[in-house]
Amino acid sequence: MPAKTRAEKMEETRIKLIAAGRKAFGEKGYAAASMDELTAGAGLTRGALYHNFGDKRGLLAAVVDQIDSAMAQKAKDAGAAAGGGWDGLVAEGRTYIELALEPEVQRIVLLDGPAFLGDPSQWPSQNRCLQATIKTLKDLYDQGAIKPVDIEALARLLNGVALNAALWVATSDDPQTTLRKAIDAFECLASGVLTKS
Amino acid sequence: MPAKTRAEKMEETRIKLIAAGRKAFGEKGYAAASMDELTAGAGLTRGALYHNFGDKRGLLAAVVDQIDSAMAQKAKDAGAAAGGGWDGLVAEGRTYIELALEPEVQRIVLLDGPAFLGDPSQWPSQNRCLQATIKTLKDLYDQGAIKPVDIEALARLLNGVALNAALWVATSDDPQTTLRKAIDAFECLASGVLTKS
DNA sequence: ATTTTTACATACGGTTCGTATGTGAATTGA
DNA sequence: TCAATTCACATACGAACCGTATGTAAAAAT
Repeated sequence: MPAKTRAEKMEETRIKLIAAGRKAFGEKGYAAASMDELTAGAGLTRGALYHNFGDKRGLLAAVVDQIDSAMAQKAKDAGAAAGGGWDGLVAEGRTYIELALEPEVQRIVLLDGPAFLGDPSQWPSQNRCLQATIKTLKDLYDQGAIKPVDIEALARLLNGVALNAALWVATSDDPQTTLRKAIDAFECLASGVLTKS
Repeated sequence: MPAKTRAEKMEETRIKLIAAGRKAFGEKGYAAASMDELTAGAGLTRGALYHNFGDKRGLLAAVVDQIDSAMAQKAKDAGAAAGGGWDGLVAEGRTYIELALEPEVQRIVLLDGPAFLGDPSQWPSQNRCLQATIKTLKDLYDQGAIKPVDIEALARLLNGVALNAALWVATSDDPQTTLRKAIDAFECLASGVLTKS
């Protein structure tokens, strides 16, 4: 095994810092996370962080990008596994709810992300999860199964429903029961986009 | 005019601080707002703030409660003006979304609120708004106009849709256009609860 | 009238962020 | 091969801010 080159080492520290940031932001929230602790946990200092990401927000952007990408992939896979169309849309919603159950996703992507980075649709990751929903809705629309309403608006609000459902389930005393109610209600609202029920 | 009692003076400073906080949070955002500047602008010090609200988040909670309560009141009035029922439900959501055009609402209630206070459905003001929505849905259900789905779940998710739509409008480059799209999409999803469209 | 409460101010310590500077190893070029 | 240079990261420093601990003067209670 040859000696590691300089760029390889730098990529390693980037990965380490993103992982540490993901952990700290997820557990304490962005505002309460200390960069000294965070970097020390990765065996580094704040110097590395500022060199690689510019500032604290830069690291948050990188973490958000990583998580957002993984979410989009899983939702897309679930939609495809369900065969696309209406079943695919419901599967995506269900997957999204389950993904938003993870505290890391809630805290970092859904709460701190919009608050500290601004409009999600303008993130570098371009909110891939939203794009996946838009694509599924477009397919349904081409089949004539959807009312003539702005697709992006529907996608955003559908994701919003899923998010709220997830937050409700997450803070519930009885997650199992609440989860079922939430998914039923999600399907109920989602069916509003259909031309016929 | 008699001399002011102690409790009256205290209520005055509370009002002053909430007003100052509302201004500072709305202009700079919660994280960037300095409590020293904020209190000095009201002719007070941080001592008054900590005595009245416990900490910085306490003031944010008070500000959010004030704004959100006013929002809920307006939405409720609009629902009543529309005559309740389905039209009332739509009017409530529509009004709530329209309020998101105000920058103060955008920054404080929709962005910083969820990030620093947590799940909006746990806020006192939101619970009031939720109860109103539940009541409207119950009336519709008694008329046989709604599918047999858990009412509370529907109400929570409907409020979530309105909040998410508002957030979208809040961060949009073109609020007027986005507002129209958001309202259309809201009505579309909300119609999913109806037994027939 | 004296004591107690309390609403708020003042003072202080600890923490955090961002920058400015230092350093040793990797890279380059002759 | 070896000196010069770059650069990834560490260290040092200053400023700002939050929360608490303490002080105080006025209102309230006895």
